[in-house]
Amino acid sequence: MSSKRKPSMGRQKIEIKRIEKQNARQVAFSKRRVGLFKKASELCTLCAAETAVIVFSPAGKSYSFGHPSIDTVVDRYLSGGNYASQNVNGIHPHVRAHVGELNRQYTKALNELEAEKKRGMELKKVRRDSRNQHWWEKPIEELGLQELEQLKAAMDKLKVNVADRADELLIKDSHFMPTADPIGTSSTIQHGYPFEPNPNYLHTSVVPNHGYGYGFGFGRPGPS
Amino acid sequence: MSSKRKPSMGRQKIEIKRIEKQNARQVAFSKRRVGLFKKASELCTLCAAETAVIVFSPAGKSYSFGHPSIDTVVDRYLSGGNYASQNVNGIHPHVRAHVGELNRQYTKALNELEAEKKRGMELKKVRRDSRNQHWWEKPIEELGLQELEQLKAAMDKLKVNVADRADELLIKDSHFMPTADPIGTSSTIQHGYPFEPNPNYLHTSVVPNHGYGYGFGFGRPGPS
DNA sequence: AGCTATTTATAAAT
DNA sequence: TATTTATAAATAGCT
Repeated sequence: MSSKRKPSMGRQKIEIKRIEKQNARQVAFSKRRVGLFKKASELCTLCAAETAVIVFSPAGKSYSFGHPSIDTVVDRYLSGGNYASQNVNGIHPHVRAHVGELNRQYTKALNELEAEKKRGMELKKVRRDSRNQHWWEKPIEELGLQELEQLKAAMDKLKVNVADRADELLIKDSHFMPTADPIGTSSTIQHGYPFEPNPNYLHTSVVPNHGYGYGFGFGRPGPS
Repeated sequence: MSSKRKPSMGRQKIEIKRIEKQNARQVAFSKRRVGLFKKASELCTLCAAETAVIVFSPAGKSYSFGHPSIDTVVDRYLSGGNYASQNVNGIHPHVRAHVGELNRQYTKALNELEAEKKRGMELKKVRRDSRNQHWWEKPIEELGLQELEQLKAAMDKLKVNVADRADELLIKDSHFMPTADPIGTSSTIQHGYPFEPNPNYLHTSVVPNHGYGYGFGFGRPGPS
């Protein structure tokens, strides 16, 4: 044997930031993707949990793992935590659930804002004293055409501001964002059986294509 | 106290099979769920990948992580691995696109509110700004409680518009019945780009419920 | 695809 | 649920 040992540097600590070297990034992606799926499968087996993991490589290929199956878990997620939904009237439950969820979350956000508002009751006095400057607080039926137009313009700008601000936050400040919400009850829960830690727990698929963009979204609800 | 030290056995090797002890299983679930999300987020950050992870505890609670957002990734998955999808699940891509857009705007607004709330009410700033009739033209971070009230009003309308628009779109393609309602609980974790490995990225919820059944399944490949 | 040297993730116990 | 400890696992840098 050669006298040389194995001067491997061994694993080195790395910063969790985008790996710039294209090649290294691809290698890391492959290794970690496998590791992630393995962790997911172990979670399912050890804890009788249902899990779905979907990964799109920067090149656009998709890889996924799911137990009992990706679609089972995704459907459950989209339908609010239960298995109930079924295609109705030609509209896939995914879409219906999605829209329903939008309304639900909007409502929730509104309720939270409501709470925020209450903390500032005292400000109402201020507003009362300057009601002329706040015509937009009056019921819409009382607003004149011109005012309505102003309101519309104001809202348009507001939306832009919100969007811009959101983009800003997403791009800089981003980090995990907790989201909570409703709950549910529901149907059945399935559990996969104990299985071997062998490597056939994952499924891959190849899909060219890609796309980017960042944004946030909220998660799902519980049951029905 | 006692001179006893902590002769911890340290980590022991375990078999990857269902943990029978209810308590130990719950503990393992919590720890591993966090570990799984962390791995997923690292994959996203390090490799510029898009990932979604959905987990249902045996008790029925749902937890999720997604970057750029769960819905973004799930939609991409459901649409065949790309963002320009085709007719999926019987829903015209145009409708899907609109719903997706609604979700995006909606989500942005929600995130903004969340951030705003976290930052705390800035009552003083509100007073100062109350004299400004064009608060909506300013960057959102400068909005105060009063302005948020206006925002709420605007969002109220937006909400209606969103709901109506969504129904309109869906109904156009079939008979759709918006359903929102009950409650559900779940938690979602979103990951924006670089993020800290801090523990406050997750949220939990409580939901009774359970059920069993076994089965295994794999996910589906990215089409085309 | 393999091979370590290390960094991480965690099973146990508190 | 949060810490701490001792180990089992995952994996970065190389070949």
